[in-house]
Amino acid sequence: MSRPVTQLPPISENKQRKSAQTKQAIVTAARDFLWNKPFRELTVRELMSVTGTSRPAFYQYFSDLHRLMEHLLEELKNEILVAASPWFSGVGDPVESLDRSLEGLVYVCYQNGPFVRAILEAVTMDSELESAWNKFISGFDQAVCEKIQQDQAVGLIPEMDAMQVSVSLNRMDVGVTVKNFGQLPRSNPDKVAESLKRIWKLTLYGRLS
Amino acid sequence: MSRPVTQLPPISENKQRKSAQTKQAIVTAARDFLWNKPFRELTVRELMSVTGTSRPAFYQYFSDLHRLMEHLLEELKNEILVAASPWFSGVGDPVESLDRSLEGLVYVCYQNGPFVRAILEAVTMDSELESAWNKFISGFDQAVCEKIQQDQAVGLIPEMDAMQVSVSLNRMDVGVTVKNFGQLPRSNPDKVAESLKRIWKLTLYGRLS
DNA sequence: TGACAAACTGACACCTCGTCATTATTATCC
DNA sequence: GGATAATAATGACGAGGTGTCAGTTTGTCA
Repeated sequence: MSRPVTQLPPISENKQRKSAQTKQAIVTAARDFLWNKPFRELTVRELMSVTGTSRPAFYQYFSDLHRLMEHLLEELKNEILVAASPWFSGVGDPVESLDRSLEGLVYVCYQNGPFVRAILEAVTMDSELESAWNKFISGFDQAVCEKIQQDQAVGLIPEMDAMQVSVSLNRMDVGVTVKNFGQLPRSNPDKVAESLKRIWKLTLYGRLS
Repeated sequence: MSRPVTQLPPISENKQRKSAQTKQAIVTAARDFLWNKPFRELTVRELMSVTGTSRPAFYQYFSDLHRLMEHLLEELKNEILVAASPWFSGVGDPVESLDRSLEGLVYVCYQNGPFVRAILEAVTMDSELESAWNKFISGFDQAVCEKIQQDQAVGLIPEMDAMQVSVSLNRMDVGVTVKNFGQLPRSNPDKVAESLKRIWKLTLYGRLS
């Protein structure tokens, strides 16, 4: 939509360079800021004062601060989907692959802890960002629910309300991430992973290995 | 501190009546509003337009909207502490009393679902309210942790990182409440309670009854 | 009823936001 | 290299929310 095919604008990589450069500077400045400060303290002025360009310039790249956070959410999403894949792939022992998924998930959440916190803070302040987050998390709910049902079908997981349990465990992961990795200093990720793995495995498979 | 004993102000009940009345009207208007709208849409103007008194009058009772939310948090706190007491009392079978605590907790959260959501939304927007919430929830973390350790000491709960597990389960409860009861229409509380009970019991005691 | 304190109000200054019309800077083509 | 579009950046503005204050109204007690 933004680029009609019939009349391709002659945009070479060079032409986009300055633009992309500024946009990147904004994103970087935001990450720097949010690494140790809450989203509520982030203003467009503060953000742009770091980048060197004027405040209105911000609006050329994001229509507001929440759209910037939506961008961070998008980046996070990709990392998370990859990390969580083992269990969903259905290859190998489910308990083992669940272990690997949770370890990967905890690792990504550890690396992005303050950003996850900031995104969730921002989510409560904007309707559209809230929708984006809900879509993401409920996709996860759905995926976990289906995996549970699959394993129930072959008798690996006992009868239980798959969706309710899925929602519960996912909300736990989110809350634990914010609590343990949301602000510096972050907790030891191994200890966090150990507890999460224990709860997921005992709840679903009734065993730890 | 706020009322020095040496010089009691001559405040009769009548003299306070109008004041308390207006304050109550504000709280009620806020509850009405938040029952089906997000905190971000609440403004002092909107709030006071319902009560009939002027906007500045609000500031005689609360220094800002977040202090009003702190008031709601305080009221919620009391309800929750009562509901959760059975398990902590240590009377009777732990698994049974845990069941009762969780049922009570879910009931209170169901009744106050939209308020819990609104409080958590507000928490991300104000430093002081955030502290109040953190104090509340970490008090809960501490209490659950100690109860786990007690039952570990008598061999009812296996070895595990009590604090990590406590934090995880509590964050799950919060997230589940917001998801299921945070906005209308709310989920069936019995189904929610069932899943939470399952996860808590399997994680801690390894059995469902 | 008079007088005092509490409750309330209109008006103000402040801040941040998002949007203009306008200017400056690029990148491309001849 | 210089002309010329297109893109990027800017200063200035109105809108809307906040919290405060001096001053007015209301209610209570002596």
